[in-house]
Amino acid sequence: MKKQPHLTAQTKQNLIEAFWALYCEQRIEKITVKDITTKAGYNRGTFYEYFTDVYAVLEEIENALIPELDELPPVSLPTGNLGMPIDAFLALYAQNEKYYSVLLGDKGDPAFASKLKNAIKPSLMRVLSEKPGMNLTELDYIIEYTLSSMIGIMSYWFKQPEPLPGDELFKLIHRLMEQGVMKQLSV
Amino acid sequence: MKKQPHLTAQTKQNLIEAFWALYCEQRIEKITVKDITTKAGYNRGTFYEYFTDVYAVLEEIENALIPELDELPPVSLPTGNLGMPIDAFLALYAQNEKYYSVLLGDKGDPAFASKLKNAIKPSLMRVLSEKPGMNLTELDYIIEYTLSSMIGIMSYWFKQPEPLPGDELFKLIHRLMEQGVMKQLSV
DNA sequence: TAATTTCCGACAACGTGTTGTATACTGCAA
DNA sequence: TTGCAGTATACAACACGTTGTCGGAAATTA
Repeated sequence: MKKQPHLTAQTKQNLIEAFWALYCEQRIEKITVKDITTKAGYNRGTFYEYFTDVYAVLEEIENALIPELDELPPVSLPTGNLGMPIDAFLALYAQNEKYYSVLLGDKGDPAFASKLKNAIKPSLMRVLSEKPGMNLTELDYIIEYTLSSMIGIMSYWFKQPEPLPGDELFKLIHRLMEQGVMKQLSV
Repeated sequence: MKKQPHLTAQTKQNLIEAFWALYCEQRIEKITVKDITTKAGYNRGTFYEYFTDVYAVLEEIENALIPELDELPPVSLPTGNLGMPIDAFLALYAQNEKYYSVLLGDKGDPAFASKLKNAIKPSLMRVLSEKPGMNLTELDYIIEYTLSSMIGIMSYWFKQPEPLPGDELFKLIHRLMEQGVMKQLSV
């Protein structure tokens, strides 16, 4: 007899969605298996047919949100110059806004930011290291610096009650990356 | 009869230190009250004389690490120009390295970065908003952008097995802030 | 010695992960 | 099409560990 992929996939999805609804409101340590199954309408034991524990649900969600290599933002600018593909980052973030803003927020998972950075970093490294005379160690720090600021400002953006229009944010980030922050601040 | 402040302060400190030793190795949700008291050499019940739960210990540690207004880095540069006091940030981080690198790391507390930013932000806002024609909303985003990158790169720095020398990192950050990242990358 | 603080042992309630069981579905043979 | 066997799916009950809260014992001070 075959499995019933429809049914089980649905059950799993129901559990995931119940988990996510709870995770949006509270820290993961406060979420019990009972909370999840009650919300999803199952027996507590059923949960263990699909996940080993509460953290496994989070991990599954996170892994689905780590961009695959082929979905990664293109790293070459239209001009042919190298640089950071800001618009691609914005698009990636906006596409998964609902999840990213929670996972990267104050009640989220501190490891997720690292996962995200580590998924994006290699392809950036590969392309940007082509610049003649580029110091690889330094490049590594520059990328880390940039991804941190991108993730930071995007999370902040989504957290605002009245966010800046998207194109203004884009222009601002562009200016900061092209000219540096100091130029925007000093007299 | 008087309290015995020495004794109780010592007990509390012992509990805090036992907690921290555990927290450095594992996520907070895996730490039980029993683990802490066993490590510190007390009965489990004693813990509740000092803290309401495991999270209260972390909160106490965090609050001691949030810089007070008067310890905050000075915001005016030696030149008299406005800008980000990079060296003061580096000093602040280095001073509390042991705790910051754990709290801001992958097993740390995602809310701590926000706490830190929010503690630093007001004084930066106050000084930097003096620049004539400065847009406050924009300034807010710029500061968020900058603090994110600072925290990100510092955490990364401390995580490296063979970190860049401090002065080199300082020079790099300075260059990135003065000239922007793009200039460092594009051909 | 008396008063009070500090610490401890025991308790009920709750959450966890596992195991054995009932129900419902599927494929196949008649 | 119908009935049956086999299996997937969901459930109820179990033992165990953790939590937070008691009342009481030991230690300290005046």
